[in-house]
Amino acid sequence: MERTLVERVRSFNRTVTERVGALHDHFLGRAHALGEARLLWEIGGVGAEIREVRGRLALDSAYVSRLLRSLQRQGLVVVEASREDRRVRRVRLTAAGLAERAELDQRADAFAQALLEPLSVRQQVRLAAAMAEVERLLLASLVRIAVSDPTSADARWCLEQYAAELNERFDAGWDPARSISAQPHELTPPAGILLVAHMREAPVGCGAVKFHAHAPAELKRMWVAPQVRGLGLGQRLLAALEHAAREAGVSVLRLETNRALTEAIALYRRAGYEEVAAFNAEPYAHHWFEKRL
Amino acid sequence: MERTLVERVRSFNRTVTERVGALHDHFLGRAHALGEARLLWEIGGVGAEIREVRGRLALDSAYVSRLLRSLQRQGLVVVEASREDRRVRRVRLTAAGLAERAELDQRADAFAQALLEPLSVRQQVRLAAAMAEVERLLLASLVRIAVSDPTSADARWCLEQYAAELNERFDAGWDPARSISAQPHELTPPAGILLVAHMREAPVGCGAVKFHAHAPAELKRMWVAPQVRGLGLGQRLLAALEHAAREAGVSVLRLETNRALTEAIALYRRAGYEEVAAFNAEPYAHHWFEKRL
DNA sequence: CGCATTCTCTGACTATAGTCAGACAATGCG
DNA sequence: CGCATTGTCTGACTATAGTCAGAGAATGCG
Repeated sequence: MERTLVERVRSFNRTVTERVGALHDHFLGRAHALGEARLLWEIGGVGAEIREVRGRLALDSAYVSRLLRSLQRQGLVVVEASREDRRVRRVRLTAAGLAERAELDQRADAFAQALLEPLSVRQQVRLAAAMAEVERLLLASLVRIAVSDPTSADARWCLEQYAAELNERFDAGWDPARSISAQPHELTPPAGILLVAHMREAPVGCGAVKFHAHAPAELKRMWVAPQVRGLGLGQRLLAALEHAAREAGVSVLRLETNRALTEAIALYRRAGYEEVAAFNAEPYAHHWFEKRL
Repeated sequence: MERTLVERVRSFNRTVTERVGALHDHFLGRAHALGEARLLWEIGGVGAEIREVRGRLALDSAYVSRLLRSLQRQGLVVVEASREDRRVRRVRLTAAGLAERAELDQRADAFAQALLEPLSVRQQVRLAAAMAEVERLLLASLVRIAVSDPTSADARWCLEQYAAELNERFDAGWDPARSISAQPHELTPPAGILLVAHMREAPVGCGAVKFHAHAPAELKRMWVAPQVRGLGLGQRLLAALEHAAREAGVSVLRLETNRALTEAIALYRRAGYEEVAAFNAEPYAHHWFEKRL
């Protein structure tokens, strides 16, 4: 219990300060400069390539190089050329470096603990719950949805994840060849549209619409990455797709889905989709829905 | 609605970052260095004494002096000697300074807005509610309770506030001379004990116990400042007083209270106090409570 | 009146957190 | 092989955010 409350607070601090723009791990400093402490942290227990660490922290190469030299002088890290590519250098923590990192970790724990300590247990629980809610919603507000080319790397990745998930969740697996098609050209304007959601550069969801000249448009390829479920992204994607469809002159949207996809079905119902009789022969479908825009 | 959501987010940011230790108003910067922006902000619309601003921001006198010189060169502030004491200098914003401050204000609003914008209205409302809860509890965790000398300035201030509030809330006012006494010597160990709660140096509540050799100890002078009500401070004070009483060997605590003090009565009941027959002749009391520790 | 104190300011200094240009070595590719 | 590219490093520089010592003016107090 105690443990998870502390974790909550720390996790919350990370998120909030990222959103708020500060690096504030100020309390981690004092032993090392903040820059060194952040680097020490980011290197991690198993070591990492310098370029990778630099990318994650978005720091200048010269600056990182100097920070590493300083950490090296203090005996906290070793830097060595990578096996595969001798231009690339890897950095890892020495025993002293690991100890230092554990110390930072402990100070952050103590900080979180000091924050909780004056509160009653009930208050601590409520604080943790509210922090979780704030964190969740701040993360949700980091997600951006944009029209995407279905052949782009991120779009393909999402569509692959979608396929893999259907294949796992459907009783009989999922073979796209047997299912109604949603080829790249069908999801590219003016034939259709594909939206991809990103969180901090990483693709985390998608959804598409296929337009038809004399029939309702079809909703396709709705997928939300597991790590962002519960953030309301499905609803946002759906709303964005409906908006795009309306812009394209669509008046009725419809879709079919498999009984295994219970969250999706609940999402469609919540969004005002009504179950209708089968309007196609999709072999994997158990439910057909329709909504007038 | 929109307005209060933005305010919520901003208010939350202020609190969180203070707790987390960062000055992060980083997004306020870019036009001026962060230091200058903070100063501009702290001076406020009506001007202030330099020493006051310096105290609030906890900055070095030399540093503030230089920052002010810089703001002065930019035509944003004027510094002039105070009327009453010509050693003291006052600073106030010029028209340009006020405009600059409004600009910062607007940027902070835009920042908060950008954070809310991707969310659905329901999510925005939930975010604001969770932020408020977090803020409330973080504030609560800033409050520290300590044993205090009843003659100290902070203790006297709390006791005066207590008296003023009773005088206002009781139907017939409150005259301490007619009420059971709680003189400084009665609230000083070993005769009794006074706890004062502080939030960021400022006194925000108090509570006392009078010990009696052959009778139950008496709870006295429970008061919580209006601006920190709803933070559970009453419960914490009560718990701390009970703890102190138990340490002093007290086995039964009792108290009397006026029917106007409904929150206090609810607090005592929640904390396990049971209403008993009048055990003294306090003229202002309507209810008598007792708890076995 | 004179001495201590208060408030502000200047000068001199430091650490942190960078940025930018370019050198150098390893690698990839035609 | 030669040339472009990639990854890292060094040198030179900058802005920010301070700190510390001490000077000087105004004030308070005995």
